[in-house]
Amino acid sequence: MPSNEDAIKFVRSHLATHVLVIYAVARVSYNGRAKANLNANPYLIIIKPDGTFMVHGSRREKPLIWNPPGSRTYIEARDGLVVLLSIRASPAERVIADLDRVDFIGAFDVEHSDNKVMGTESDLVAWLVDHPDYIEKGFMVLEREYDTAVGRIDILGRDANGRLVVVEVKRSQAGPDAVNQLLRYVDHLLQRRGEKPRGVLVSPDISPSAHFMLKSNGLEYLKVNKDLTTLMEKGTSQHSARPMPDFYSWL
Amino acid sequence: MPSNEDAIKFVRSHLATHVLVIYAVARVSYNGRAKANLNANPYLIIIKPDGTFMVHGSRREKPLIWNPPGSRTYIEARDGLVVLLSIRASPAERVIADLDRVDFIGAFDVEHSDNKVMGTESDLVAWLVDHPDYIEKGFMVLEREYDTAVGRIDILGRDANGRLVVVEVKRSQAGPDAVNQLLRYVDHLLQRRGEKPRGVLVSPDISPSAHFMLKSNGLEYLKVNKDLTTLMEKGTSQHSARPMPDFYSWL
DNA sequence: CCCTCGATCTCGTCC
DNA sequence: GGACGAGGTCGAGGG
Repeated sequence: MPSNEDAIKFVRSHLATHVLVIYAVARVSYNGRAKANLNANPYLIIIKPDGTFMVHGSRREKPLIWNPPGSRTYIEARDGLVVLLSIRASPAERVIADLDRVDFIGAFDVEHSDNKVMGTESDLVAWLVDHPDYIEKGFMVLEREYDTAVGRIDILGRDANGRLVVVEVKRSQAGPDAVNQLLRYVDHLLQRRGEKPRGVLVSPDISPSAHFMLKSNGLEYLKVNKDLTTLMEKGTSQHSARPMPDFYSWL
Repeated sequence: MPSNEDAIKFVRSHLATHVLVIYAVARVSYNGRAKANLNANPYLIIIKPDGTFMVHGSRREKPLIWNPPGSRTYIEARDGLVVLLSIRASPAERVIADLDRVDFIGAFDVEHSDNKVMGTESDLVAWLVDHPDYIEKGFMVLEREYDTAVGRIDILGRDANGRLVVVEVKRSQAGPDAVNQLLRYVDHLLQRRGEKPRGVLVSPDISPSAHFMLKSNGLEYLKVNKDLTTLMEKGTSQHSARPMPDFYSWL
């Protein structure tokens, strides 16, 4: 167990460059858009060089308390305790962790490469634009990611009869929100162009209430094969490996 | 640096009880609802006793790759490497981490207490129900969290003139979705009761396009003081402190 | 900055 | 287990 002075020095010297992992009995408070508090208990505190501050419990993927990237972290001794402070400028948010007992501090040099995810909605839209007949025989794409006053239309096109078609795409099960979006776009185009377009929702699945809303508003549904997402691929970015296994810890 | 056998043994013996932190040069792949891959680089892998599996980089709050709670973790030697496997049953998802080089493994006994967040939408609704005059002089609450076929109405009430009022509450800036919701509820009640209700959106702020949609549909907006959220408090739960600072690591 | 919307959303809750 | 909606959503992309 490190002395307070050593701990503070160590954290300060690695804040900007390493991912810090602190295992400590702590009391943590969050004040900002909302409020939350944690009683004195052992938690895992993770601080990233981009300012991310997280207090993790033993369950769930999300931290119990956190501050997002861009926050600033401070550490100091107060009343004989080590106190961690994370401050987010806007919106004003503050996380204070009083460390009653510090059992471990590690600093890890971690890669910051982004990873490319394949099979997103954007991929599905791209695939559909390349395969318009999948939507409908004779379908012609006019616009993609078409910005309007009421939002962005995934695909705007015309059917074989020349009628305007609004296509809303979801990569997973579509819910009421998706139908609302589609309705909004159809209404907007009707107002704007004086021509009532068809509205088509494309997704691998749809919830019962969403399907009901769809039908009762004269909209259409096109089920897309779920495996479709696995057919689509993006080029993956290559990064040069920079292994820097330097780290430090107390026991 | 632990031997493969020691590392595997250690991880297996702590999987069910401790939060495991592994610092390693790894190649990681995710296959499931989407796909993603990470090149050989140093990452921080965190495994929680509830099955949560996370691969963290040096930036952002969210893991680069993960599996949610309920997944099962396996570890084994394969071709002289340590391989971590996380499997989610439904939907079928798999994370595979090939550990080219393991520099640190720590097992931490972490509290699993929940924390209560104060200042949620639910809190705001509760406060408004207790202070109906804040919404409008003479406002009377009929229902709260009122379930309908098209969604749950936050507050249903009547104004001083006896007219039905649908209130949609947002704890932060309201966007187009909130207006859509409100529209849906108003339409539904009009269909269902043959009586056109007023629709009121209550939030500390509203986006321009949402405000435009609101006005052009004859709906109303009530700005709630942002500080209101800080006035509301919930009882915080008390947990007995169970400090179990037992952990283990290799250097 | 703000606005908008997708997300392997996650998370809770209620049926 | 599915459906539904909130979230301190986060994060990206565009203006």
